[in-house]
Amino acid sequence: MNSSVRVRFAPSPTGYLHIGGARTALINWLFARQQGGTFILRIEDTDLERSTQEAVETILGGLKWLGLGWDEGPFYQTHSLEEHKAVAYKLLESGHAYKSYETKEELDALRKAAEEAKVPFTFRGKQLTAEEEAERSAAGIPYVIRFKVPREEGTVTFTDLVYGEQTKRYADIEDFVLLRGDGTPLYLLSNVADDIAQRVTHVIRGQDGLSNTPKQTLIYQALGVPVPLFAHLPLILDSKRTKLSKRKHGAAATVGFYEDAGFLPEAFLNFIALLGWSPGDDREILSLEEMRDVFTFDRMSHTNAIFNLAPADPRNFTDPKAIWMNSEYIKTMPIDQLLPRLKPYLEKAGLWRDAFEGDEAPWFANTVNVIRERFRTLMDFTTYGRPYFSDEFEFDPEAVKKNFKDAALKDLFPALADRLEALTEFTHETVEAALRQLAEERDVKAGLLINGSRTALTGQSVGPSMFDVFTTIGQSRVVKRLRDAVSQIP
RNA sequence: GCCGCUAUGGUGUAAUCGGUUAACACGCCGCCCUCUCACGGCGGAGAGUACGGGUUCGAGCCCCGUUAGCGGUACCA
Repeated sequence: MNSSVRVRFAPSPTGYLHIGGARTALINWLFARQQGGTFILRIEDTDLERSTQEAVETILGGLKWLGLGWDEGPFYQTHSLEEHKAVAYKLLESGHAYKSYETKEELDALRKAAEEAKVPFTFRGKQLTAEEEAERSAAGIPYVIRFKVPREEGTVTFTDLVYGEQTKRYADIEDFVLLRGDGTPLYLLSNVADDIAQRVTHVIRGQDGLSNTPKQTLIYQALGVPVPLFAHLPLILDSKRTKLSKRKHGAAATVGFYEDAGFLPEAFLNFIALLGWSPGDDREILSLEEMRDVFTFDRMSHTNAIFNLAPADPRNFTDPKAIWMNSEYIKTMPIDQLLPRLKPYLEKAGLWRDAFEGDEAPWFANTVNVIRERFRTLMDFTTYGRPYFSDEFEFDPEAVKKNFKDAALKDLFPALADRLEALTEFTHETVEAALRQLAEERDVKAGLLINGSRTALTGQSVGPSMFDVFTTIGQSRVVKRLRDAVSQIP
C-alpha cells in the first residue's frame, strides 16, 4: 500500500454474489491495485430480516474464486451501528438535523396530495420551538431524525468519475431520515458513516447509487469532512433490460453458476470487465494485470449493458460471447495452469486419479492438451472428455447411427484390433499405417475405419484428430474398445 | 406526478479538437482446410447512430424538444 487510495466493495448479504456485484468488485479491485491503494470489503448487513450468514459465505467464496482478494475486512456494518447513531446525533447538535414528529400516515397523505396536484413533493419538517420540542419529548411522542437540507437557494455538486459533473438543487432534495423511530440508522447514513470511518477515498458502486449521492454529499459537507470521489458504474441488465436478480433469473445471474458451469475465473472476469468498459483499442482478451494497467474511469460506458443470460440458441446456456471467451482461455492458457483448475471438476465427476499428478502426469497433460482444443467449459472435460479418463462411457445413439451403419465393421473392428495389438510401437505413424493398410486390403475407405473407430473408442461422432485419439487412449485400451464395440453395431 | 441518468447492427464495444463509404469482437450465413467436430483462414448479411428540430461549410459527437428504458422520490439496502 503505497498510496492513500482506499476503496471498498460493500455488498448486502441478502442473496448470492450476482454478476453486477462481481463487476463492481472487479473495478474496485482494479483501481485499488493500479493505484497501489487499499481494497476494503464491507458487509452491509443492516437489513437483519434479509441478511444471512450463508449469503456472506457465498459472497466471500465468490470473490475468492474470482481471485479478487481484499486487504481489509470483512467489516460488518451491524458492528458499528452505535457509531452511526453518534454521527446522527452530532448532526443534530450542529443543527444539520432535527427531530421530526410527523407520522407515516401524515407523510403519505402529503405525498399523495402532492402527486395529485402534480407538484414536486419535497418534504420539509416543521421548525419546532424549544418549548414545543420539550413538550413532545416529555409526552414521549416518537420521532425520527431527519437531515436538514439547506433552506437557501443553492445546489449540491459533485464530480462523478464516470458521469461527470452532477448538480442537484437543494429544493429538489427532501429532508431525508437518518435515524428511524426506534433509533436505528438508515442505509444512507450507515453507508456514509462507514466510508468516513474507513477513510474511503473513492466510492465505486452501481449507477443506482447516483441519485443518492447528492444526499450523501450533503452529509459529508455538514460533518465538515472531505467528500470522497464517486464513480458510478452502468448497470448490467438482462435482454429485456431489467435488472439481473436471483429471483427473476435463477442461478444464471450468480457468480457461483459460472464456477459450476466450468468457467475459468480469468475468462469470466475478462468478460464482465468488457460489459461497460473497453481498453480503447481492439483488444478483447485481457488478463487481470493488463486490465489493471490500462483501466481508467473515463473509458467506462454510460449505458447499461445487456448480459444475454439465456440466448435462444440451445447450444449456448449463457451469453455466447462469454462462452467464446471461456473457450479462448481454455485453448490458450498454459497447460500447467489449466491442469490444476481441472482437478476439482474431474474429482466431482469421479474421474480423477492421483496418478494424474504422479506417474501419469505427462499422459494427463498430453491428453488434456489434445482434447481442450474444442472444449468450451471445464465441465466439457467431464462429459465429452470422459472416455479419455474412464473406461465407462456411453455411446451416443446418433454417433452409432452415423458411424456404425456399415455391417462390415463387425469384421473390421476385430481385424483392426489384431493389427494394432501386434504393433511393437504405438505411435501416430504406426497406427495410421496399419489402419490404412487394412482399409486397402479390405477395399474400404479409410474414413470408414477412422470414423467408426472414433465412435468405438469414445462413443461420440466428433472429437480430435483420430490418430491423436488412438495414441492418447493407448494401445491396450484401444484394442479392447475396438473388440467390445462389435456388440454395439446394429 | 416530480427529480435525475441514458440512447451506435441481435449483443458487447470503437469512432482524436465535430471532418470522406460508421470500425472491431461475439453470434449468424457461405467458402476453404479436413478422418468427424471444432479451431484457423477468407468472404457475406446486418446499424446510417431512438425520433424531430436547431447550430455549422460539415453532426454519431454540440444545443433544444419528444419518446423509450433505468434510477431516485421509503422510518429498503
